[in-house]
Amino acid sequence: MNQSPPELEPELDQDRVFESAAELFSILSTPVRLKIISAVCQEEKNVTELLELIDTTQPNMSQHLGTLYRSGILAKRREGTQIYYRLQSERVATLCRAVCTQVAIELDSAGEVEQSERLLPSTHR
Amino acid sequence: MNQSPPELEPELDQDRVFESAAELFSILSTPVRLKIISAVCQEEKNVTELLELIDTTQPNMSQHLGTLYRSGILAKRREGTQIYYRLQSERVATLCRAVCTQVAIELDSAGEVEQSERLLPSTHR
DNA sequence: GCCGTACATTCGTGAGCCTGCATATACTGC
DNA sequence: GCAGTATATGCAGGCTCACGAATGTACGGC
Repeated sequence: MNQSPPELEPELDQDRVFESAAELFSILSTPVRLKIISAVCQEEKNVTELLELIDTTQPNMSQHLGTLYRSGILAKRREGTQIYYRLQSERVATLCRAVCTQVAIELDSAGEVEQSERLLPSTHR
Repeated sequence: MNQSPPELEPELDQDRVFESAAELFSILSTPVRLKIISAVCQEEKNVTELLELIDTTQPNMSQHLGTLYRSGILAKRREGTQIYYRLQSERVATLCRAVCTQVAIELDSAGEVEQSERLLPSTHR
């Protein structure tokens, strides 16, 4: 009967958290994937629509979508021959929005902060 | 006299923002670097102190510190033979704290959220 | 059942990066 | 100046990963 509380080996926990966080950062470390997230953060889109928005090849797009799907960031839904991707949770969009806001501020020292809202608009409804 | 407003070429701007953001994410995509940030987010530390906290070789540590320094995340200060590293701004620590909080929640479904505060404590003063 | 469209998978290549080892530089004290 | 400590840099091996090209699979229409 192992009735030990959930907090054992804090050092190992720490390692696991940093590892998972690094993995998440790694997934977000590609401009194409950030663009995909930006594209679907308002409404779901199928692959063809994404290909019209983002300049890459179809197999490459499919690969990035697979990466984002397997990592749990995107969800997908089939409708006939088309597959629609959407955000699994607002979490990642919020994160990217925050980072892009900061980055935009630093790139564009003049301010123009609302830019990030254009890049990763919130789901307003 | 170029009095054009700062918002020209929105598409190019968008690409630049996503590229810079991806670069930042890439820098944070290594557990060792996250640990370094976690270690210095309260108070500056020299390389020897960091080596006692993080399990890696000295050249490897030096390289990661160089990466973080060149990217503008860390600042350094020489004191005799020792070099002290500290966070250049709270920005990145806030970001990492937010992500690690989420990750900790997901890893440890039982809750135990204050963990992230242990990993990346705020600069309380 | 065949064809066309939509999307996924496989394979090979090349670049970037983490790592370990060896070495070099910078500073202090004597 | 020399020795010793603290930190940085150069190099080669190995690994991961993004990208391109070709191919494979799934669905709908006729």
